[in-house]
Amino acid sequence: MVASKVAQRREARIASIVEAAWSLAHEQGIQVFSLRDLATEVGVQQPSLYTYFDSKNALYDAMFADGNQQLLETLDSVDLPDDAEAALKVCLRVVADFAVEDPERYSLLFSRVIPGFEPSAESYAVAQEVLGHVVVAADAAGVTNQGDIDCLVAVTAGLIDSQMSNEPGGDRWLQHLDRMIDLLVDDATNRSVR
Amino acid sequence: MVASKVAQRREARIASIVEAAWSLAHEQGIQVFSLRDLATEVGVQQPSLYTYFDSKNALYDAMFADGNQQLLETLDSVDLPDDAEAALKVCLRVVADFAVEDPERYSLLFSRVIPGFEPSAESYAVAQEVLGHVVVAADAAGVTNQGDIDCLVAVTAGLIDSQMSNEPGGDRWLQHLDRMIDLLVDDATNRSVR
DNA sequence: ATCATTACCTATCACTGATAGGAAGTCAAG
DNA sequence: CTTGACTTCCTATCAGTGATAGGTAATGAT
Repeated sequence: MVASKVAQRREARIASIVEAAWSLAHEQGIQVFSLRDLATEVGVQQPSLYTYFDSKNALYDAMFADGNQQLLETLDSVDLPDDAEAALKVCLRVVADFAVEDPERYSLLFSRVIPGFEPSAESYAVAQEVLGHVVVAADAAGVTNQGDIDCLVAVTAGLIDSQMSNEPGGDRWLQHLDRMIDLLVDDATNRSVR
Repeated sequence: MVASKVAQRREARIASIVEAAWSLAHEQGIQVFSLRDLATEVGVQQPSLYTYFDSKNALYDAMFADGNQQLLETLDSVDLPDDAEAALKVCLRVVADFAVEDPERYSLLFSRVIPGFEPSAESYAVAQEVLGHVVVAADAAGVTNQGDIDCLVAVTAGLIDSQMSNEPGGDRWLQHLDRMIDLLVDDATNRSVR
């Protein structure tokens, strides 16, 4: 069952709109770019966007899925070292770099800056897939307990968030990422063997 | 130099507006409550609010200072145990409870959810005073290195944020707060004596 | 009692996301 | 090739937002 010509065209159009939306988000901010500006960028009138998205939040949902897909591909493209803990470090470092690289994307994916926006089940599934990568890496490094994984994720997120909020572009907080991972992994493995 | 009658009345009026704003923020969300609704709540027409605040962001600034002042008073009112590490734990637990207690306040104080809002120097100073409390407690517990303090703060923030984002009202993440503090304090002290 | 200041009003602005309803274009079946 | 359904896009318009202009009444210090 091939995608019909119409469906293909529609899909491509949606992708181009999402791309233009990212561009505007970078220029003006993810929360404040207007659908009129987006329509202009795409060469169309504002109400025409509603042919593709039921609401601005539906557009955000597509961007959310797209952003997580980007992260997924980034994670897949990196080749991990054999040592499991080193691999975990690389994995989380990739996430941190991905976040720092694009603050607006970070806002949409990891902060709750859009009032009323909740990712759809489909988009959320992509985000879960990303989390799955981290869980696999943590598991391989001996961090199998759910609570320990939660801490690992939360600590990484905390460092990323502090970094971006207080010193965007610097490394005052993220320089400690590897050490924090060491601490957590050691603690987790120690407690699991006792 | 006593405050003039006019200044007193004005100050009280501002306080009552800020209070009403918090109330609306709780009902509708910190980002989306409208100045018209706020004006109605206060018994006034919307443009009249501009007598007290130059913009909605100026109102947010007053709320930001007010919220940090609340946290400051909460921290001051708690009496800490003699043991320095225990005191640090209590201190950070109080911050966590304060955050969880009021998500909208948390959003304004610790997330960046209001586009274009930057706290004024005066309001930021109150936030710095809060941070000062934590730094003092950390210092007493032997966490004197700036990097270690940064980690302590970031980790606490990470746990709070994960908790509120993923399981508001629960304790899946915050149950690990004390253990994380233990880890960080131990690591910090160990590295400082080597 | 006067008068400047403060507080509040009405009217209106530009802009936002969203909806209604119609016209043109596109594609596939007969 | 023509027909007819579907898709895409348009104009016009809506209610709601933060913000500004300009005028009026209340207030308090002199």
